[in-house]
Amino acid sequence: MQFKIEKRISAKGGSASGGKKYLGRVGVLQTSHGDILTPAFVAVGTKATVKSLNPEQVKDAGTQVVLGNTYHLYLQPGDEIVRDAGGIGKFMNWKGPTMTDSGGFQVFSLGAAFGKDISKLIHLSKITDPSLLIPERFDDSDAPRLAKIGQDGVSFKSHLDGSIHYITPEKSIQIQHNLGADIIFAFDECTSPSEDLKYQEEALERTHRWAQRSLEEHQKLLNQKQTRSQDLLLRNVDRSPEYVSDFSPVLFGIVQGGREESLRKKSAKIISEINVDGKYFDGFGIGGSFAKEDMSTAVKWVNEILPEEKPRHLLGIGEPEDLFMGVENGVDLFDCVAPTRLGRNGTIYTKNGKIIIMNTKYRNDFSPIEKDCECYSCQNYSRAYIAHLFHGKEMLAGTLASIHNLYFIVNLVKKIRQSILNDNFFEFKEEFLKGYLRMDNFS
RNA sequence: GCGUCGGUGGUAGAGUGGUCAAUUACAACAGACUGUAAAUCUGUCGCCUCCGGGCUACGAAGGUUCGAAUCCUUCCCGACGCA
Repeated sequence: MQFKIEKRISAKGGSASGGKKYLGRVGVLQTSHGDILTPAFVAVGTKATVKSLNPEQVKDAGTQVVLGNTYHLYLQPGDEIVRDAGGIGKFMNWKGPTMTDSGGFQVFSLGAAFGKDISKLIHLSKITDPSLLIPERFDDSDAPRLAKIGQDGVSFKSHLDGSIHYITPEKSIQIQHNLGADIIFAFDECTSPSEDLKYQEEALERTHRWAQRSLEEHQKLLNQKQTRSQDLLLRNVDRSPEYVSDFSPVLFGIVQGGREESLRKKSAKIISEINVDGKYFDGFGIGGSFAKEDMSTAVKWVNEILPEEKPRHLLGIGEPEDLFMGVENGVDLFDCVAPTRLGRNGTIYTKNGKIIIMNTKYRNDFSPIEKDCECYSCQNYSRAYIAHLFHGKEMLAGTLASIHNLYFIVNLVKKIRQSILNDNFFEFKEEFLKGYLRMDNFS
């Protein structure tokens, strides 16, 4: 993998304004399955499918990369099946670059966040009310959890059949090597912003230890692969060109640290310095479950410290205003379930804000979602038709809405990229957000 | 014509003397969703309200009762059976 930075954000009118340094940049990330022009939005395909879309639709939306999930694919169909299929890309018929998340987020979503209204927790995360703090992590008297964290790894109770699985950093990396994506992530612990500082510190140390172990396992597997392939070469054995082991994934470390400046900075430093015999992480993920107002500072703290020549992925983030914030603060890659989840649930992005397509006023609105949108849905269908499909619970509803939403977000990031190349990032941001954040009054 | 069973809020369908403005489901209306246990979830859903409550309601009209969607009488309507 190679990452080339082509241009950085400059202030209006080039470098005239006092040489202020911006973190944002435009780059190209080369993978075994093609180049990714960054900043880029990665489509989430948790179970080796971008929900409700086929790969052609994903591609036509402008998507460059798809992100699968280690935990989900390990449980179903099993990572060995995916490996034997030729890797996640081949398995799901996605020919472009792929990534897999490590399962670290499931430590959070099936653990601390399980059964809780996390959005509420997050929004209340000023941490003034002690009752909002998650009290004892390890007691099971409380609400049932599907994940429990130990020093060595995390035990999960499968949400599919109740079976118990223990995932360690080594295991996560092994699974990800089997899944065969181009970019994989270290196994981390994503904490809730409502955890207290003491817990955040513990979790962070754990994430750092796990990062080291992830990298060690990754290097070990790469070495084994290399030895094996040299061996095959010596013995003159034909290798299937499609066999997954022809591709070597690159590993991104994950920075955590919650909302604490000191922890975030510490994490960025430690993660960027972790190495195994001089081999470092190839890039970085910025993880966490953020309160909206904490996000930009956290990203900035981290990206000021991470080595700038390596790519950074802001995990799980993807509302339009967040994308501008991320790019401005030096993020190269984003992924988010929002376009597809919102789409399936009937919320659709427009330049003038999100609309809920089932609302009465759209039932006889025969205009497209957006008049000047080039996506398949807008080129061929009306709001009234899509509203009708949702009311009728037709499968195509979620598909058409997801196509538009994915196109909208992927192309927004492309436009942001172009604005940096055109030296008008800040103008574009202001113009876009002026329309988008005015959440009413559209036709 | 006789008999039997039934008529409940937008729909289906519970309830069969008080705890019923009436279970539930669907529809409708509004909202939420940020590394996907999500084609999911939440709220509202007779009218009015100073959110304490007030008013009108279970085919219609009478009646019994302290009290009726629930019991009685008559009428109207529907299904089925017998003529």
